[in-house]
Formats: sequence, structure tokens, C-alpha cells
Amino acid sequence: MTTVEKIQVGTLTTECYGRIKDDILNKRIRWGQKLNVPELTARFGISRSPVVKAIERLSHEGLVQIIPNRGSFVSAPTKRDIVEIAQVRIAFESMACELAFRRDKRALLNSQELNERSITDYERKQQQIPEDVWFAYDRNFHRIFAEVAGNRRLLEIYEQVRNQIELFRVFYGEGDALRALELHREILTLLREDQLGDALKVLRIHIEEVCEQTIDEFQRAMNEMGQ
Amino acid sequence: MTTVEKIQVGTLTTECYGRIKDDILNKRIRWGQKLNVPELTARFGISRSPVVKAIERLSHEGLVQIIPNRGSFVSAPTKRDIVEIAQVRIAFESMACELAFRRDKRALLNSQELNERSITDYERKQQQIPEDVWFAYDRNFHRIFAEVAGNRRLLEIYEQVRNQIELFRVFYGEGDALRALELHREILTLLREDQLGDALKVLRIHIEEVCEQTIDEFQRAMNEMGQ
DNA sequence: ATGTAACATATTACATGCAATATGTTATCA
DNA sequence: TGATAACATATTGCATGTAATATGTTACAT
Repeated sequence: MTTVEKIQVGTLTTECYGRIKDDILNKRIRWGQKLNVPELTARFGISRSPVVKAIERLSHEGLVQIIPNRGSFVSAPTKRDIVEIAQVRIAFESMACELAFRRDKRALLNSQELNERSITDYERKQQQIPEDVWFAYDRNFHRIFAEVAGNRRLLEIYEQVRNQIELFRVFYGEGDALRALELHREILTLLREDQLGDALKVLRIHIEEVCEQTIDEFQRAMNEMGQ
Repeated sequence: MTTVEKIQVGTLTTECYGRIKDDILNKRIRWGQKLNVPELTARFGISRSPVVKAIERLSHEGLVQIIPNRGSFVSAPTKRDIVEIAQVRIAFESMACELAFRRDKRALLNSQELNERSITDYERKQQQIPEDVWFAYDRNFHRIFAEVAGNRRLLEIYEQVRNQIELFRVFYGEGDALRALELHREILTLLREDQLGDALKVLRIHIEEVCEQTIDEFQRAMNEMGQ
């Protein structure tokens, strides 16, 4: 009963998964780089099983690409991937927004207002919003729709897509964030006024804009690498 | 251990996966029933590894539910699941339809016309459409949108959702099929006339109707079981 | 009865060995 | 030079052993 030492928070697989994922998202492992299983087992001092399982999980999430008989590689997203994901997002987030609004408008708006407080402080002091604060806020903004919608499958898909978004979000600048914030607020205002249709239109525009910005950033980064 | 027949077309995992899946979809294994790993390894004469992997794959597809430390069970869909899936379908099939139409209207309509031929023969002869022919046609009708849309992620999600649809499609009657066919044709006619918006509305109605019919069937089946 | 302690059973996560297979490289021949 | 054959290497799929852990059950005391 006294579980003093056995603080096995997670499993080796989970540990390993988290570590690799973190390395990927924080660009410690670059796009296209190979995930060498024997090397990882050595580094972590564990056997193949948990490493392989972790990689399989990452592959499911789209962060890693397993090429049969060649090995596993960190996904190198293309322009096409960015567009595909944006389209998927528009489809699902629109549905999530609609469902959430219809199911519990109040809960939806309350959650959104609560989330927004994380950034209003910085605005009041006219400070620039820290990167991680912005990321957390943004993730939540989109997540809340899926949560309030009450559709577990929608939420699951959102989580999955989100990972891939993080992957190629090199970081979109202060200007982009401000613009996004503007549209976020517009969406909420429209919802508050029961203008669901218009809110959905703005949501779509917002995602399309983010998509374009990401493509721009992406291509700029690719050019820098190329030269 | 005389493994005489070494003609493994695929792998044991795939074989095992297909077999269990087939058993589930054809109701040879009932909802909620436990998938006993030791028993399956004995029946198939293989080791745990491929069986466990197969079950994991099925769990990912939503056909099997893995309850930690209890075992794996064939998913027993609830009314809520049916509704959730319908919502997901509306979201991404609408998007697929829109993208496919915008990307290559001609290819989309051609594929659909080709697919429809599989059933027009029966209509001409005023014969009832065989169950499996209808299923294949219906699967294709919805699949084609995702295919022509040119978004691999959308197609992937479609495949996944489709499996779950099959799971609780006990079979919807001749009348339901005729009604569905009617709406399918209406959708195509509207697309032919460039009425995308209206086509999307009908698509939505169609999926909602199927959802309701499925729920009716489902509840009837549950009542029969209960008495 | 009701809560708990002791025990039997099943599931997991992990480690490892191994053979079949695919890939890449190098050597060889027309 | 270009095709091919031989070889080294890495990946895969599968089998199996095992310890830790969770679950269910039965026996016992209150």
C-alpha cells in the first residue's frame, strides 16, 4: 500500500515516446532524420520493444514515417501536407464549433473567455505575448470547440491533427498571432450574437490564413536551407 | 513445430487481423465478447506477438476496445457512437465532396456514374439489389468523394470511419437503400448543375437519415435481445 | 451482512533470440 | 561503361520467457 518507491508514473514506452516526440517538436531531431533503434535503445538503456512501440505510436500520429525495410524517419512535411491538414481542420473544427454552440453556448463562451485571460494581461501591460503562452492559448481556443461539442471522435481527431500542426509550426510571427487573435475574437463575438453561420465563415478564413502564413514561413525556411 | 506451408503471402499479423476483423464484421463474434489471446494463438497455431498486434490494430480502427488489465473486447457500439460517427461523416464527407467537385468535377461525376452501373442493371430488370452489391456500391459512392478530393488524410479518416459504420450496420432494409439511392442521385444531379451548396445540404440530410435509420434498427435489435 | 485479508488468475510491459528478407555496396564480367 | 552477381548490413516478423501488476474470488473476522 505504501507506494513510496514504485512511482512508476508511466511505462518505458510512454517515457520513450514522450522523449522522442519532444525531441522532434523542439527540432532537436531534424526533419527526415532517421530514428536509429539500436542507438536509441543504447541511449535509453532499454530494450527494443518499448522503443519500437514508441516509434509506432509516433508514426500513427504522423510525426514519424516508417519506410518498410528502411527504417523510421522524422516526418518532413511538404506544402501539400500543410494544405491537407488545413482542409481537415476546416472540416472538423467547423463541425465542432457548430455542435458546441448548439449543445451548450454558455459553456462554450465561458471556457473561451477563461482561456483568453491568459493573454489579456499581457495586452493590458502592452507587453508582447510570450511564445509558449500564445501556443497554449491557441491550442486551447481550438480544442475547446471539440471538447464542448461532446463528440469523442472529433476530439481524438483534433488531438492527432494538432501534433502535426506543431510539427511544421516553425513559429508564426507576432503579426500573425495578433491577426489570429483578432479573428478568434470576431468568431466569439459572432457566436455571442447567435450568428453561427458567419462565425463559421470567419473560422474558415482564419484557418486558411494560418495555412497561407505557414506555407510562406515554410518556403522561406526551405530556401534558407537550400542556399 | 513443423511449419510446412511457408507460402506466407502476407504476414501472420495481417492474416490474423483479417480473420478477426472478418469474424467481427460478420457477427461470428458478438459485441462485447472477449478476444482471448491464448485461445486465439492456439486456434491459429501461432505465438502471441502477431495476435496481440492484430488486436492492437483493430483497436485503433475502433472495432475492438482494449480495457487495461481486463483484456480486449469487440466494440459494442452505443447510440452515442452512431450519432458521433454520423457527425464526423457529415463534417468530412462534405469537405471531401466540395474539394472533389472543385478539383475535378468531371472525374468525380465519371467515377460516380461508373459506380452506379453496378446497380442500374438490377433496376432495369426490376430485381432487388443483392445486399453485397448494394454495400459495395454505397461504400464506393462515399469513397469516391474522398478519393477525388486528393487529400490523403481525408481518405484515411474515411477508411477508418467506414469500418465502424460496418460494425453497427446490421443491415438497413430495401426501403432505406432505395431512399439512399434517391438522395445519392439527387446529389449528383445538383453537382452536375453546379449547385454545390444544395448538394452539400442533401448530403447532410442523407447522412442524418441513415443515422436515424441505423438508430431505429439498433434499438429494435437491442429490444429483441432484451426480451 | 460487511469489510478486509489472502490467494489464484490473467494481463502487461519488457527483454531477447533468431531466421527471413530487403537494401546498399562492392566486385566481376561482357 | 553498364549490367549483374556476391556479399555485408539492417530491418522485420515472430516466438518465448519473465516479473510486476491488476482483477476477481474466496475465506475470515467484526
